[in-house]
Amino acid sequence: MQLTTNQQRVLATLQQSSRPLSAYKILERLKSEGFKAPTQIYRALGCLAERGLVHRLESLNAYVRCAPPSTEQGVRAFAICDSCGHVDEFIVPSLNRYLGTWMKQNVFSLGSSTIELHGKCATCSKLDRTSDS
Amino acid sequence: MQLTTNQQRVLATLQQSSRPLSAYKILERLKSEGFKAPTQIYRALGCLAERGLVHRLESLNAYVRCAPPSTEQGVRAFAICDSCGHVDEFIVPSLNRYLGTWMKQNVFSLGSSTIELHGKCATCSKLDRTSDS
DNA sequence: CCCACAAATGTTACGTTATAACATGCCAAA
DNA sequence: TTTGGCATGTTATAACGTAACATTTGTGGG
Repeated sequence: MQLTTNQQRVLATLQQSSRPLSAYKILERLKSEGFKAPTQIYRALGCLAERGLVHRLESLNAYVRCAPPSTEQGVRAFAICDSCGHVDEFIVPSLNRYLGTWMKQNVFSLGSSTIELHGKCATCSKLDRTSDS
Repeated sequence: MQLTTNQQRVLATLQQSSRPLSAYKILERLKSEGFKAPTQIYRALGCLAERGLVHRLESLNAYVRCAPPSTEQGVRAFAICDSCGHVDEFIVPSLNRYLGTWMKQNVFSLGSSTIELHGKCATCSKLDRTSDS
Protein backbone atom coordinates (compact mmCIF):
# COMPACT_ATOMS: atom_id res chain seq x y z
CA MET A 1 0.00 0.00 0.00
CA GLN A 2 1.02 3.57 -0.64
CA LEU A 3 1.84 6.07 2.02
CA THR A 4 -0.77 8.70 2.75
CA THR A 5 0.16 12.34 2.36
CA ASN A 6 0.54 12.81 6.08
CA GLN A 7 2.81 9.83 6.31
CA GLN A 8 4.85 11.11 3.39
CA ARG A 9 5.29 14.48 5.04
CA VAL A 10 6.37 13.02 8.34
CA LEU A 11 8.75 10.64 6.61
CA ALA A 12 10.20 13.45 4.51
CA THR A 13 10.73 15.58 7.59
CA LEU A 14 12.69 12.82 9.27
CA GLN A 15 14.62 12.13 6.12
CA GLN A 16 15.71 15.73 5.80
CA SER A 17 16.95 15.84 9.37
CA SER A 18 20.50 14.95 10.25
CA ARG A 19 19.39 13.81 13.67
CA PRO A 20 16.48 12.14 15.39
CA LEU A 21 13.41 14.29 15.93
CA SER A 22 10.84 14.11 18.68
CA ALA A 23 7.23 13.94 17.62
CA TYR A 24 6.76 17.51 18.79
CA LYS A 25 9.75 18.74 16.78
CA ILE A 26 8.22 17.15 13.73
CA LEU A 27 4.96 18.84 14.56
CA GLU A 28 6.64 22.26 14.74
CA ARG A 29 8.16 21.78 11.33
CA LEU A 30 4.87 20.70 9.85
CA LYS A 31 2.72 23.42 11.37
CA SER A 32 3.28 25.40 8.20
CA GLU A 33 1.71 22.58 6.23
CA GLY A 34 -1.42 22.56 8.31
CA PHE A 35 -0.58 20.06 11.02
CA LYS A 36 -2.01 21.14 14.33
CA ALA A 37 -2.03 18.34 16.87
CA PRO A 38 0.40 15.69 18.08
CA THR A 39 -2.11 12.97 17.31
CA GLN A 40 -1.56 13.52 13.63
CA ILE A 41 2.17 13.01 14.01
CA TYR A 42 1.88 9.98 16.26
CA ARG A 43 -0.56 8.37 13.89
CA ALA A 44 1.76 8.77 10.97
CA LEU A 45 4.75 7.62 13.00
CA GLY A 46 2.81 4.56 14.05
CA CYS A 47 2.13 3.49 10.49
CA LEU A 48 5.64 4.28 9.34
CA ALA A 49 7.06 2.25 12.20
CA GLU A 50 4.88 -0.72 11.34
CA ARG A 51 6.34 -0.71 7.86
CA GLY A 52 9.82 -0.47 9.22
CA LEU A 53 10.44 2.95 7.69
CA VAL A 54 11.05 4.78 10.92
CA HIS A 55 12.31 3.69 14.27
CA ARG A 56 11.76 5.04 17.70
CA LEU A 57 14.89 5.54 19.76
CA GLU A 58 13.75 4.71 23.24
CA SER A 59 16.66 6.37 24.94
CA LEU A 60 15.90 9.69 23.23
CA ASN A 61 12.12 9.67 22.87
CA ALA A 62 12.79 10.48 19.27
CA TYR A 63 12.37 9.02 15.83
CA VAL A 64 14.68 8.37 12.91
CA ARG A 65 14.25 7.32 9.36
CA CYS A 66 15.70 3.84 9.15
CA ALA A 67 16.77 1.38 6.54
CA PRO A 68 13.94 -0.63 5.03
CA PRO A 69 13.64 -4.21 6.27
CA SER A 70 16.61 -6.05 4.88
CA THR A 71 17.14 -9.66 4.02
CA GLU A 72 20.12 -9.68 6.31
CA GLN A 73 19.60 -11.90 9.30
CA GLY A 74 19.89 -10.19 12.62
CA VAL A 75 18.70 -7.48 14.91
CA ARG A 76 18.75 -3.76 14.41
CA ALA A 77 21.07 -1.69 16.55
CA PHE A 78 21.69 2.03 16.67
CA ALA A 79 24.81 3.96 17.49
CA ILE A 80 23.97 7.46 18.62
CA CYS A 81 26.54 10.24 18.81
CA ASP A 82 25.79 12.30 21.89
CA SER A 83 27.74 15.23 20.48
CA CYS A 84 26.30 15.76 17.05
CA GLY A 85 23.22 13.59 17.23
CA HIS A 86 24.14 11.49 14.26
CA VAL A 87 22.66 8.02 14.31
CA ASP A 88 24.16 5.05 12.59
CA GLU A 89 22.09 1.93 12.10
CA PHE A 90 23.58 -1.50 11.81
CA ILE A 91 22.69 -5.13 12.14
CA VAL A 92 23.91 -7.34 14.92
CA PRO A 93 24.38 -10.42 12.81
CA SER A 94 23.17 -12.97 15.28
CA LEU A 95 22.04 -11.95 18.64
CA ASN A 96 21.20 -15.57 19.13
CA ARG A 97 24.75 -16.70 18.97
CA TYR A 98 25.83 -14.29 21.68
CA LEU A 99 22.82 -14.15 23.88
CA GLY A 100 21.67 -17.55 22.82
CA THR A 101 23.41 -19.17 25.70
CA TRP A 102 21.50 -17.02 28.09
CA MET A 103 18.22 -17.33 26.26
CA LYS A 104 18.39 -21.10 26.12
CA GLN A 105 19.30 -21.39 29.74
CA ASN A 106 16.47 -19.10 30.60
CA VAL A 107 13.96 -20.07 27.94
CA PHE A 108 13.11 -16.59 26.85
CA SER A 109 11.24 -16.27 23.60
CA LEU A 110 12.39 -13.08 22.01
CA GLY A 111 9.86 -10.70 20.56
CA SER A 112 11.67 -7.47 19.88
CA SER A 113 14.87 -5.86 20.95
CA THR A 114 16.13 -2.40 21.74
CA ILE A 115 19.84 -1.92 21.25
CA GLU A 116 21.06 1.64 21.46
CA LEU A 117 24.67 2.61 21.93
CA HIS A 118 25.61 6.08 23.07
CA GLY A 119 29.02 7.59 22.54
CA LYS A 120 30.94 9.66 20.05
CA CYS A 121 31.14 9.25 16.34
CA ALA A 122 34.45 9.42 14.49
CA THR A 123 34.02 13.04 13.46
CA CYS A 124 33.26 14.29 16.95
CA SER A 125 36.08 12.24 18.47
CA LYS A 126 38.51 13.88 16.07
CA LEU A 127 37.26 17.35 16.90
CA ASP A 128 37.87 16.60 20.56
CA ARG A 129 41.44 15.58 19.89
CA THR A 130 42.33 18.58 17.78
CA SER A 131 40.90 20.99 20.35
CA ASP A 132 42.91 19.43 23.17
CA SER A 133 45.24 21.87 24.89
CA MET B 1 28.05 6.89 51.84
CA GLN B 2 24.76 5.75 53.32
CA LEU B 3 21.44 6.02 51.59
CA THR B 4 19.10 8.71 52.83
CA THR B 5 15.69 7.70 54.09
CA ASN B 6 14.00 8.79 50.90
CA GLN B 7 16.42 6.78 48.85
CA GLN B 8 15.88 3.78 51.09
CA ARG B 9 12.14 4.02 50.70
CA VAL B 10 12.27 4.27 46.94
CA LEU B 11 14.73 1.40 46.76
CA ALA B 12 12.58 -0.72 49.06
CA THR B 13 9.52 -0.02 46.95
CA LEU B 14 11.29 -1.22 43.83
CA GLN B 15 12.69 -4.20 45.63
CA GLN B 16 9.27 -5.30 46.81
CA SER B 17 7.83 -5.09 43.34
CA SER B 18 7.89 -8.05 41.01
CA ARG B 19 7.99 -5.75 38.03
CA PRO B 20 9.38 -2.40 36.97
CA LEU B 21 7.63 0.66 38.34
CA SER B 22 7.29 4.07 36.80
CA ALA B 23 8.28 7.03 38.92
CA TYR B 24 4.63 7.93 39.32
CA LYS B 25 3.71 4.41 40.44
CA ILE B 26 6.41 4.64 43.08
CA LEU B 27 5.02 8.00 44.10
CA GLU B 28 1.53 6.54 44.53
CA ARG B 29 2.85 3.83 46.78
CA LEU B 30 4.80 6.29 48.86
CA LYS B 31 2.06 8.88 49.25
CA SER B 32 1.13 7.13 52.48
CA GLU B 33 4.62 7.83 53.78
CA GLY B 34 4.40 11.51 53.07
CA PHE B 35 5.77 11.76 49.55
CA LYS B 36 3.90 14.37 47.57
CA ALA B 37 5.70 15.34 44.38
CA PRO B 38 7.44 13.52 41.55
CA THR B 39 10.60 15.53 42.17
CA GLN B 40 11.18 13.60 45.35
CA ILE B 41 11.03 10.31 43.53
CA TYR B 42 13.18 11.41 40.63
CA ARG B 43 15.81 12.76 42.98
CA ALA B 44 16.05 9.49 44.83
CA LEU B 45 16.06 7.51 41.60
CA GLY B 46 18.85 9.69 40.30
CA CYS B 47 21.10 8.96 43.26
CA LEU B 48 20.24 5.28 43.25
CA ALA B 49 21.00 5.05 39.55
CA GLU B 50 24.37 6.74 40.02
CA ARG B 51 25.28 4.05 42.52
CA GLY B 52 24.11 1.36 40.18
CA LEU B 53 21.33 0.22 42.49
CA VAL B 54 18.49 0.90 40.12
CA HIS B 55 18.24 1.00 36.36
CA ARG B 56 15.91 2.84 34.08
CA LEU B 57 14.33 0.72 31.38
CA GLU B 58 14.09 3.09 28.47
CA SER B 59 11.57 1.05 26.60
CA LEU B 60 9.15 1.13 29.54
CA ASN B 61 9.83 4.48 31.17
CA ALA B 62 10.19 2.49 34.32
CA TYR B 63 12.74 1.55 36.90
CA VAL B 64 13.97 -1.70 38.39
CA ARG B 65 16.19 -2.65 41.24
CA CYS B 66 19.30 -4.08 39.66
CA ALA B 67 22.33 -6.07 40.65
CA PRO B 68 25.10 -4.04 42.23
CA PRO B 69 28.06 -3.26 39.96
CA SER B 70 29.84 -6.54 39.41
CA THR B 71 33.41 -7.34 38.64
CA GLU B 72 32.24 -9.22 35.61
CA GLN B 73 33.38 -7.62 32.41
CA GLY B 74 30.65 -6.62 30.07
CA VAL B 75 27.52 -4.65 29.48
CA ARG B 76 24.21 -4.90 31.26
CA ALA B 77 21.25 -6.24 29.35
CA PHE B 78 17.66 -6.76 30.39
CA ALA B 79 15.13 -9.35 29.30
CA ILE B 80 11.61 -8.14 29.89
CA CYS B 81 8.60 -10.42 29.85
CA ASP B 82 5.76 -8.55 28.19
CA SER B 83 3.21 -10.87 29.80
CA CYS B 84 4.07 -10.83 33.46
CA GLY B 85 6.49 -7.93 33.58
CA HIS B 86 9.29 -9.91 35.06
CA VAL B 87 12.74 -8.54 34.28
CA ASP B 88 15.87 -10.59 34.15
CA GLU B 89 19.22 -8.86 34.16
CA PHE B 90 22.31 -10.36 32.65
CA ILE B 91 25.69 -9.41 31.35
CA VAL B 92 26.66 -9.49 27.71
CA PRO B 93 30.20 -10.67 28.26
CA SER B 94 31.86 -8.55 25.64
CA LEU B 95 29.90 -6.30 23.47
CA ASN B 96 33.20 -5.42 21.89
CA ARG B 97 33.71 -8.82 20.47
CA TYR B 98 30.36 -8.78 18.71
CA LEU B 99 29.96 -5.20 17.80
CA GLY B 100 33.67 -4.61 17.77
CA THR B 101 33.88 -5.17 14.08
CA TRP B 102 31.38 -2.48 13.47
CA MET B 103 32.80 -0.12 16.07
CA LYS B 104 36.31 -0.38 14.72
CA GLN B 105 35.20 0.15 11.19
CA ASN B 106 33.21 3.13 12.27
CA VAL B 107 35.39 4.46 15.04
CA PHE B 108 32.66 4.89 17.57
CA SER B 109 33.75 5.45 21.13
CA LEU B 110 31.19 3.82 23.30
CA GLY B 111 29.84 5.65 26.32
CA SER B 112 26.81 3.75 27.50
CA SER B 113 24.51 1.16 26.10
CA THR B 114 20.85 0.28 26.30
CA ILE B 115 20.04 -3.35 25.63
CA GLU B 116 16.49 -4.39 26.34
CA LEU B 117 14.93 -7.56 25.04
CA HIS B 118 11.18 -7.99 24.99
CA GLY B 119 9.46 -11.32 24.81
CA LYS B 120 8.09 -14.04 27.03
CA CYS B 121 9.67 -15.63 30.02
CA ALA B 122 9.66 -19.38 30.53
CA THR B 123 6.70 -19.34 32.89
CA CYS B 124 4.47 -17.32 30.60
CA SER B 125 5.45 -19.38 27.57
CA LYS B 126 4.39 -22.51 29.40
CA LEU B 127 1.06 -21.00 30.38
CA ASP B 128 0.42 -20.22 26.73
CA ARG B 129 1.09 -23.77 25.71
CA THR B 130 -1.11 -25.36 28.36
CA SER B 131 -4.02 -23.05 27.52
CA ASP B 132 -3.82 -23.86 23.81
CA SER B 133 -6.99 -25.41 22.43
C1' DC C 1 24.80 27.36 73.35
C1' DC C 2 24.13 29.66 68.98
C1' DC C 3 25.33 30.77 64.45
C1' DA C 4 26.52 29.62 59.78
C1' DC C 5 26.85 26.60 56.28
C1' DA C 6 25.80 22.56 53.50
C1' DA C 7 22.94 18.88 52.29
C1' DA C 8 18.59 16.85 52.05
C1' DT C 9 13.92 17.59 51.61
C1' DG C 10 9.61 19.91 50.49
C1' DT C 11 6.65 22.67 47.31
C1' DT C 12 4.97 24.93 43.26
C1' DA C 13 4.92 25.38 38.76
C1' DC C 14 5.84 24.14 34.28
C1' DG C 15 7.72 21.59 30.12
C1' DT C 16 7.60 17.47 27.32
C1' DT C 17 5.80 13.16 25.53
C1' DA C 18 1.75 10.37 24.41
C1' DT C 19 -3.04 8.81 23.93
C1' DA C 20 -8.23 8.71 24.37
C1' DA C 21 -12.47 9.96 22.50
C1' DC C 22 -15.16 11.85 19.35
C1' DA C 23 -16.18 14.77 14.92
C1' DT C 24 -15.53 15.49 10.06
C1' DG C 25 -14.33 14.66 5.35
C1' DC C 26 -13.30 11.63 1.42
C1' DC C 27 -13.66 7.94 -1.63
C1' DA C 28 -15.04 3.63 -3.49
C1' DA C 29 -18.34 -0.35 -3.92
C1' DA C 30 -23.16 -1.78 -3.90
C1' DT D 1 -26.87 7.97 -4.06
C1' DT D 2 -26.24 5.73 -0.01
C1' DT D 3 -23.34 3.32 2.98
C1' DG D 4 -19.30 1.81 5.08
C1' DG D 5 -14.52 2.16 5.90
C1' DC D 6 -10.51 4.75 6.64
C1' DA D 7 -7.78 8.75 6.86
C1' DT D 8 -7.93 13.00 9.01
C1' DG D 9 -9.05 16.74 12.21
C1' DT D 10 -9.98 18.47 16.99
C1' DT D 11 -10.22 18.75 21.90
C1' DA D 12 -8.98 17.27 26.06
C1' DT D 13 -6.29 14.85 29.26
C1' DA D 14 -2.98 11.37 30.92
C1' DA D 15 1.77 10.17 31.83
C1' DC D 16 6.54 11.34 32.31
C1' DG D 17 10.11 14.62 33.76
C1' DT D 18 12.53 18.95 35.49
C1' DA D 19 13.44 23.89 37.02
C1' DA D 20 13.42 27.03 40.59
C1' DC D 21 12.95 28.33 44.96
C1' DA D 22 11.57 27.61 50.12
C1' DT D 23 12.18 25.02 54.27
C1' DT D 24 14.20 21.83 57.33
C1' DT D 25 17.94 19.29 59.40
C1' DG D 26 22.20 18.23 61.02
C1' DT D 27 27.04 19.47 61.87
C1' DG D 28 31.25 21.99 62.95
C1' DG D 29 33.20 26.51 64.60
C1' DG D 30 32.88 30.54 67.41
